[in-house]
Amino acid sequence: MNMLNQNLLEARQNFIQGMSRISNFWGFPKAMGAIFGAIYLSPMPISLDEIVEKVGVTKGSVSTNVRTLERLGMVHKQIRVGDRKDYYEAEADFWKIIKGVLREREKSEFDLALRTVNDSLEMVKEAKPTDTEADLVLFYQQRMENMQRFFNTLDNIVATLLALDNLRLNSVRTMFGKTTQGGKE
Amino acid sequence: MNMLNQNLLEARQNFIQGMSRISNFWGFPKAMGAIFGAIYLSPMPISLDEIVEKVGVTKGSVSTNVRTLERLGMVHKQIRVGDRKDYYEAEADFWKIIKGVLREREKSEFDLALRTVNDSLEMVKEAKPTDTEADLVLFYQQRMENMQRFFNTLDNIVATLLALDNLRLNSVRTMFGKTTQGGKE
DNA sequence: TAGTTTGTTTAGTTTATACTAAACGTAATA
DNA sequence: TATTACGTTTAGTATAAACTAAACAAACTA
Repeated sequence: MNMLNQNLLEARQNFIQGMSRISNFWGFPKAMGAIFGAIYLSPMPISLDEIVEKVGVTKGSVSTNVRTLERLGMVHKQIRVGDRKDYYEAEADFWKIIKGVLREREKSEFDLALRTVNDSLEMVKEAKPTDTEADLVLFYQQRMENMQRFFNTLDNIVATLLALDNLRLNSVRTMFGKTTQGGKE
Repeated sequence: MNMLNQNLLEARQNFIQGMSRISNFWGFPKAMGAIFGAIYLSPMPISLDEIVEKVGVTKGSVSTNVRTLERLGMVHKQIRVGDRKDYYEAEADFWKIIKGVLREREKSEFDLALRTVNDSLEMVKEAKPTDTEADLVLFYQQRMENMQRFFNTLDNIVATLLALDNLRLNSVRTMFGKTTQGGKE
C-alpha cells in the first residue's frame, strides 16, 4: 500500500506542514495540526502507527495529541471487532468543529472571566469610600460593569450560535459567504 | 496621590490578577493582561512607572507589553508637550478591540492558511497520477477544496464584521444580547 | 503460560517564551 | 558639559510546554 507518485507525496507533506503551522499559530501543538492533516488526507480510517509513519513523530505524541483532537471533535475513533488497532477519521464538517471548540471554551474558562469581574465588582461595592474616593469608586464600578456587559454579550452570541446549530448553521453560512459549505461529502 | 481604602486596593488587585489569568488563558502573556487591567482601572492616563508600581513587574516588561497592547488597539499612548513621560489610557470599547485583533489576524496569518491549502492543491493538480492513484488524487482535491471553502467563508464573515463596524457594530450587539453595550462612556 | 501487538503513561530533554536586571540611548536641564 | 529622567534594548534566567524514548499495561495468540 505504498504511494509511488512523488508529487502526491510532496503535496501531502506540504499540506501536513501547513496544518502544523496553523495549529502552532492558534496556540495548539504543532504535532496536533500535523496529525489532523494526516488523518484528514486519509481516504480510509487510519491507524495510530500509520499516523506515526506519515507525520514522523513518536507514538506517544500521536497518542496524546489524537486524544485531544478527539475531545475537540476534530477526529473520530473507530474500533473494529477482531482488530486491536484503533482507527481514526477526520471530521470534515468544520462548522461542527468550531461549534465543539466554542462549547469547550464556553464551559471551562469563559464564564470564569465573568466571575472574576463580578467578584471585583462586589468588592468595590462593599468598599466604604471616603469623600475623596467617591469618584474613584464610581469610576471603578462603571469600568467593571462595562466589561461585564461585554462578556455577557459575547456569552449570548456564543450561546446563540450554539443553539443555531440545530439548523446545522446553514443560516450563518448563507448569511455571510458567497460560497456555501456543505457538510460531509 | 496614594489610595487609602484597603477594600479598593484589594478590588483592584483582584481585578488585575483576573485579567492576568484571562490573558494567560487566551495565549497572551500574563503580564500583558495585568498591565491592561491597571490601565483600564485608571481614571487618568497613566505613566509607565505608575504601571510598574501598580502591577509589580519591571519597566522592561511593561515597555514591551504595553507596545503590543497598543499595536492591538487595546491602549492608546498619549504624549504631552513639555513632559517626557508617555501616558497610556485604555480603549473601553471592546468591540473596537476585537475588530482590531481580527484585522491583525486577518492580515498576518489567516490568509497564509489559505495560501498553504492553495499551494498544496496546486501540487495535487499538477501531479500526473497512475490509474491506481486516480481515486486518491480526487480525494485529495475534494478534501483540500472543502477546507478552502471553509477558510474562504470564515474570511468573508470576518470581512463582513469589519465592514459592519461602520455602523459601530450596533447591529451585532442588538441582534444578540439581551443587554446592549455602549461605546466609551 | 509465554510471547506479540497494540495504546498509554512516565521520566527526561529540548525548545520556546516571558520575565528580570542592567546597560544603553536620548533628550531636557542645570 | 555633566546630570537627570525617561523609554528601549539586551543578555541571562526561569518556567512551561511538547516531544522522545522507553517502560508499562492490557488483550489477544500460539
